[in-house]
Amino acid sequence: MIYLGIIEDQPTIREALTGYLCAQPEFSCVLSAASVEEFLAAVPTMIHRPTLILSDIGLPGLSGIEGLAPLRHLLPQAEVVMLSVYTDAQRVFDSLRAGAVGYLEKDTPLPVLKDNLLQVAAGGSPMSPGIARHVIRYFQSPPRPALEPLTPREQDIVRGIEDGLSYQRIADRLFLSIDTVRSHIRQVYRKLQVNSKAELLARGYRR
Amino acid sequence: MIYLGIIEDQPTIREALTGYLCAQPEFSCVLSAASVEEFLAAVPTMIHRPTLILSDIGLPGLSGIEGLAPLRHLLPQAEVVMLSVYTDAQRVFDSLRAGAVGYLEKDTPLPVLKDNLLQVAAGGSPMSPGIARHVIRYFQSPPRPALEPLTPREQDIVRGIEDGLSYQRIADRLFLSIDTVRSHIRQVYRKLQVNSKAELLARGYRR
DNA sequence: GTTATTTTCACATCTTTATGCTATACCCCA
DNA sequence: TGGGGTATAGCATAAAGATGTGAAAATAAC
Repeated sequence: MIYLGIIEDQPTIREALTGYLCAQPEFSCVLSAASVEEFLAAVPTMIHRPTLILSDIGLPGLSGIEGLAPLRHLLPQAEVVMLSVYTDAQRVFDSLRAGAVGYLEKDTPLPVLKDNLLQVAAGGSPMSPGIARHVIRYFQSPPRPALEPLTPREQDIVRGIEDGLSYQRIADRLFLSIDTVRSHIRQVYRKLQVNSKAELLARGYRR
Repeated sequence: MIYLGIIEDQPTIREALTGYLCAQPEFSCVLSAASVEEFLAAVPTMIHRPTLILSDIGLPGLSGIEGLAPLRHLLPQAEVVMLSVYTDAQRVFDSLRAGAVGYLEKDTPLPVLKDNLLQVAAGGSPMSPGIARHVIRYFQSPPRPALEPLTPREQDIVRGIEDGLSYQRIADRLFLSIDTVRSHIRQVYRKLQVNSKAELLARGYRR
C-alpha cells in the first residue's frame, strides 16, 4: 500500500487528483494540502506518514522546489514527484537536484499519472516525454570547439589535475618526475588553450 | 510514419522485435541487422533512411555504444534508443553521452516497447524505471558533509575562482585589492576544508 | 629503416598561490 | 556599548605553478 500525500493549491485540480487517485486500491491518501507549509504542519498529527508525495511547483509561500528540502528532512523515507505546468529545463534540474524522483507535466491524463506513480514504488523515476528529453540533453555535452586531441598520457595528467592534485602528487601517482609532469602540462595547456589549472578545471573537460 | 532500424545480434530476439514492431501500422521497418557494421554497410543502398534506430549494446565487433558515433555521423537525423540487458549506470551514462535518446531494458514487453518508441517521435526520451532512476541520481549530488555557509562576498570570490580567474583578476572584477581577495579565499578554504584552487574546483561547488 | 610522435627528464626563471599575523571600519544586536 | 561577524587591507614568506630551452629514449607510422 502506498501512502500518498498531495500538495496543490488550486482546489479544482486538487480535488480532481484526490478524487481519482484516492479511489484507486493501490493508494491510501493520507494528506492533501494547498501549500508546503500546511502539509508540513499536518504531518506530525498523522498515523500513517506519506511514502509518496505529489507536489505542485507553483505554490503560494514556499514553492514546490523550495519545499523539497523541508519535506525530505521531515519525511526522509518519502519520495516526491513534481507535478507542474512548467516544462523548462531550469525548474526540472532544480527539482531533481533538490531531491525529486520524478517530474510530470500537469496535463498528464489521470490513468497515466497513476501508472507513473506506481512506477516509483518499483524504483522508477517517471518523467513526461519532454521532461526526459531535457535530462538526456544534459548528458549530451555541447559540441566543443574541436580541440586538439590529447594523448593517453596527457589524459592521465589531466585526470590528476581534475582530482585536485599538485604536480608532485600527479608525478607520484604516475611514477614520473615532476619535470615530466610539467612537460605534459605545458603540452596540454597549449592544446586546450588555457594557461592555468584553474582555467582548465573551469572549462570542465571532465567526462 | 516512422522508419525503423533494428540492430540486434541474437536471431531469436531480432525476429521477435521485427515480427512485432514491423507489423505495427506506425512503423515501417527499413533495416534489421546483426551488427553495427552490417547496419552501416546497408544504409547507402536504402531508399528510406531510418529515423529511429533500436540498438542492442552487447554486439559482436563494435558495441552498441561504440556504434553510436558512426551511426549518428552517417544518419544525423536518426534517433537511437538503446535496448539492453545491462542496467548499470556506467553503460547508461556512456550511451546517453554518446547520443542515445532513450534506454530500455531488454525484458520490456513488446507493447510497452512500442509505446516507448512512439514517445520518441513526440520528443520523449523513454527509459525503463530503473534506468531513469540512475539518471535522476546523477543530479542528486551526494549529500555534502554539511559545510559552513559562505557569505555573499565569499561566494563572489568562489565564482571568480570557478571562472578560472587569478587572484588579480578577481580583485579587478570586484574592485578589491589582491590582499582582500587573499583574505576571503583563506576563509573560504577554511570553511570548505580545501587548500588550493584546484581542490576547490575538483570538488565542484559550482551550481 | 627512417621519420615523426610520444614520453621521459633536466635546469632556470618568474609568477601565482597558500598561509600566518595584524589591523581598521562597519553593522547588528544583546 | 562592547562583542561577534563581515569586509576591507597590508606585509612577509614558503610552496606550488607557469614558461622557456633543450634533449634522450621509446613507440608508432610510413
